[in-house]
Amino acid sequence: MKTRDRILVTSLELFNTEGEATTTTLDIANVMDISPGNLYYHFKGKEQIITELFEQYETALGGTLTAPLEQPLSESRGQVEDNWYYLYVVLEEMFQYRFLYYNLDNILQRYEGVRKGFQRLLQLKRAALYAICQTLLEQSVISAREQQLVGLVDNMTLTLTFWFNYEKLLHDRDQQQVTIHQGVLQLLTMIAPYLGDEQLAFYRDCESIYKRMLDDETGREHC
Amino acid sequence: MKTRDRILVTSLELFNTEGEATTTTLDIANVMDISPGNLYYHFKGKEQIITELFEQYETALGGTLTAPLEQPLSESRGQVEDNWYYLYVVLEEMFQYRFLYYNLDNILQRYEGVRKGFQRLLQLKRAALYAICQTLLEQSVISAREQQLVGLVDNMTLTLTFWFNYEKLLHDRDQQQVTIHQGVLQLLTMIAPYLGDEQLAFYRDCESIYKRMLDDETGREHC
DNA sequence: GTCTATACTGTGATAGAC
DNA sequence: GTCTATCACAGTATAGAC
Repeated sequence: MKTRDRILVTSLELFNTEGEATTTTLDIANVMDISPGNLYYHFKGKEQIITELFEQYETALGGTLTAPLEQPLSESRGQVEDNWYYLYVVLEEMFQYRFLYYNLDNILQRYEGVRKGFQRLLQLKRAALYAICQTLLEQSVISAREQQLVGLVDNMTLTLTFWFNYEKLLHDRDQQQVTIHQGVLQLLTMIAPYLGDEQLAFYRDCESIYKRMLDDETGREHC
Repeated sequence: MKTRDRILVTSLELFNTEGEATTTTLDIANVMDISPGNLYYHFKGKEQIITELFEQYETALGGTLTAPLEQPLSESRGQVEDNWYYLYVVLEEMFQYRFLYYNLDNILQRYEGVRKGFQRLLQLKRAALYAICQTLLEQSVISAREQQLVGLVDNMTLTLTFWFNYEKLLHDRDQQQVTIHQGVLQLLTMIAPYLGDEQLAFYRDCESIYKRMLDDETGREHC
């Protein structure tokens, strides 16, 4: 692995675990056992590292978020499960770059380009969540007015965006699987009350999948 | 006004508008036209300023949040409006110290005491929102299971906590009234789908109050 | 209480040898 | 490409005069 790439990987790791603000270029170099000068040979500075990390993030998440807009998820059975997987993937990609969310205001303040990109991603999130909600609501009998739907999507977008912050604040933990599955559960159950008759079945589906997912995880760890 | 108090006021102002991370003790002293040495005579440093500002905040918001736990809001007519006012006050107090929310992770990482206090406040928020939801739901016919209620309150707590972050990210704006009223609307409409028959009336109430509030604001400005 | 002057620290960044 | 050495600077903090 080239030093340049190792710098990116190490920076990402440190930013996520120690916080972007408290991680200095010296810390990164020390952890990698290279000299600060070497780091500065590959990158102009912290700014460039963050910018490149964000570009990686934008490419990855951007792709995932545009997928459901073109091809809606299957409308037959197992739809809840499909959506579960999808949201899991989205949150997983976000989790890999969670330092952005932990220090959002500061980063967006310093890097104009990142701010624009982040706002684009936010709109994509909205669009993806809108598509999901609409597909789910179309099948049900409920009359969710357009205005209500927009409110719901807004709400889900906010939850999706600040879920990691909330979890960290509430539980001090940094466990990927549990945090993400809980996020998915939280997001999907937000839709439930709009589903009318199918509401209870939907809740049941969500909770059984949630249980199974967490069992799978712990089961896997035991191997 | 004593210099010591002026330091607190000026710091708060700068933290809120320029960001806590980018505001230095030197900035504060410069804006106030006093010397850095003078500032350090009154406060050991930035840490102490932030700690004291947080104490102010905790006292103020803590009081507001415990109020509805002891005395539930009137159960007769105008309940939506009462809740509106209440949430407005809560958000207003939060807004005054919004720098905490913009830089949350960083601040809680640096100041252990603030973290504990902030988590206490979060639990108070949950409790207050829980009380509000319960009073509202009690009167309606809907059968919101306890589990659903907890999910809803969780959701509202998250929205309440990160509303300013969301608004800033989405609109780049920093306007108190509009931001707060929209936050209240967002919070209250989250309850609506659980209200069964009264759902539509509730929506209508919310929106009419929202419109009136904003009209009042702009009207007042014209004077 | 308030000032000026100064010292200390950590971080960002570069030059030049290997 | 990588290193050592060093600089520049901002932010924090203190000493001592007024």
